[in-house]
Amino acid sequence: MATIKDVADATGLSRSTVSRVINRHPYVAKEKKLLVEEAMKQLGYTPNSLAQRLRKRKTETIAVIVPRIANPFFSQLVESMEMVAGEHNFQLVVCQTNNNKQRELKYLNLIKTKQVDGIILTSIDNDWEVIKEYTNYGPIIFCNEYDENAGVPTVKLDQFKGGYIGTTHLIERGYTKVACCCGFFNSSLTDDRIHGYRTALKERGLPFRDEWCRTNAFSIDDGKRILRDLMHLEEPPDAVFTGSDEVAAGMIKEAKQLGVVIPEEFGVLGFDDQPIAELMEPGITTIHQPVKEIGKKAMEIMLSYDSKPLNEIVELPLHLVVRGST
Amino acid sequence: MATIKDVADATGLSRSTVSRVINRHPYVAKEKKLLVEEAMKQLGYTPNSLAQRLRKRKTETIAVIVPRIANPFFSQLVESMEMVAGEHNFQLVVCQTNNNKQRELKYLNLIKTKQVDGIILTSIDNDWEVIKEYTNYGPIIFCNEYDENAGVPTVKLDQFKGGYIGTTHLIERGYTKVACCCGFFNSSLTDDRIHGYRTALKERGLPFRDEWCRTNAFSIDDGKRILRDLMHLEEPPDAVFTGSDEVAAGMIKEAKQLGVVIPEEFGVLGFDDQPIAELMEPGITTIHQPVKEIGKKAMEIMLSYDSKPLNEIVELPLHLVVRGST
DNA sequence: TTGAAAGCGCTAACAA
DNA sequence: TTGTTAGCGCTTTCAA
Repeated sequence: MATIKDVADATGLSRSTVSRVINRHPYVAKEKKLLVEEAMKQLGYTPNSLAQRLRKRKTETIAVIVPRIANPFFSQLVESMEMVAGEHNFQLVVCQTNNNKQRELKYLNLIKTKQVDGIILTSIDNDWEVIKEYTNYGPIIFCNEYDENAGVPTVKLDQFKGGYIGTTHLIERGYTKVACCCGFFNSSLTDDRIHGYRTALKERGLPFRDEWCRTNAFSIDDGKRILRDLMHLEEPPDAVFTGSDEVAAGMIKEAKQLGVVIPEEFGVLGFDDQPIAELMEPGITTIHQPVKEIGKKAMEIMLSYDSKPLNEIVELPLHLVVRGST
Repeated sequence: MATIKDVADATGLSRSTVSRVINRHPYVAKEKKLLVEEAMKQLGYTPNSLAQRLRKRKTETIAVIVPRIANPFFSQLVESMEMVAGEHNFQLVVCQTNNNKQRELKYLNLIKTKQVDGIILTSIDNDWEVIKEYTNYGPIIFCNEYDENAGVPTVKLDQFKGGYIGTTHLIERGYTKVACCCGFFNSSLTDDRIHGYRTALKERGLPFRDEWCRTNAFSIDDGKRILRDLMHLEEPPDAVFTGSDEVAAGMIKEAKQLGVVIPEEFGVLGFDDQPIAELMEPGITTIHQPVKEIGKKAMEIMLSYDSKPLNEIVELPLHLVVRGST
């Protein structure tokens, strides 16, 4: 492989001058610039970015940490992040934790070992006290999941509102025994959704029951399983507010299996407004999240972090989309 | 940040010895090893991997090129690749081409500039003659999409068989006017599927019609649009073999919209066996592809490439899954 | 506008 | 078993 020295030798100039041409430095005589460019082409020279990175102390690489990339919500998030990163010639490293603390730590280490310039966390497994240490090595940003006390740049949605308007909608539809089935136990996002759910119940004078409030549901299969559980309770609910369209879809599928008619006998509300929400029969009433936008925004904040490291909290809007499942 | 020199100074040893400890070199006195480890902990030292990479000429990073990560097929592929890479402490950089040749080239350049050790291509946009040049810089592997003439390691499925068994199934169900609606025009994968489709038609003495054979369909919306097109033909088909479950789902949705009854009046066959195939009403009869396995296998070949750079072609099995749409 | 020289942090051949 | 030394390929003062 040709190196900068080869180009220097070929042109009779110094490595400095060649470097200046590579980096579009202003003070290079036009003729020498052309000479260098010619030689680079001739030799098939490409700068070794490993060397550039070591010297500049910049990797032009961002890591995004997700539970699982195959989860449609996260793959959409990553899609929009990659598009922004790509435009700026940054690379995006995908890290899957499977919600494992150890794996999250392993990936947080990427910033300590200078393998990436920054990390975007879309889920949080370790306590903030643990994660905090890594902020000494470079920017860490939250996108989707969050921690109020962290004081790092955050792009999120008003999850309280999501829980509130979803539950309120179910109640207005006439359901009186509303269950909820959210994601991670022990996450601010889930806490806020459940808080919104409980607030809506309270406002309308409906009961909250522990056995109707489930967490750690993510997949279609989780939805199926939990619906069956709920139906077998002594007092089954007549509607459910879920934390994702996948869970809602699994519930609808299983309800049909059990002969429960949706929405007449049981109402199901999703979250995210994934393509599947429109395809299901009946369509899933859901809370639309601007997934693409939050991913885009988070990456933009990351890429402009050096010039303005504000610890801003961006909150994007979400809204209800009514379909047939309620 | 502490460097190896700091550790050397703190212990009174040389950088070499510290380096040996870092790299688990056999010949280091146990006591000195402990001494070094103690000092590393004390100083909060972590090796700078940029420097290690430059020196070792290894990035421990693999790039995977996909059209769009939000496409469920590709997100599953990437999920399994990342899992294997992660186990080996390799990073996975995700690159989205959107089927743009320029973007593909930009990402192929990662290997030229030594930013990654290898590239896995899951789709192909440029001609092999163009891509070939990049094999001089490191391993390039095909996974999913392929090019027979390339002579690079390839993990694929028997797409001819997929087209053949899918179409045969439709014919056996009694459909006689079978259309097809595949992915990229100008890809070996698509060519082979269509070839299988045509072979099945021919064997059963059914006609092939140009206007029944569509390509460049990927999304739910493509499915909807094309179904409408097909239905408005002078002689509409009575079934369709599609290249993905998303397209099939879009078609089923649109058919309902148009009042076309599935499977009685129109049969739809998907490809991939995504979760959505089971959720749709009716369920989508589809060709199951072992997505996880091909991703896993491709990454395994990549990671073992140095020790055994065989240009093997691995072909994994696919099979029909019958549901309600045919 | 250019070049010499130092050095980013690390590894590895060689010598001891 | 350890240390010395020479780089990996590049950028960036500093001086000219």
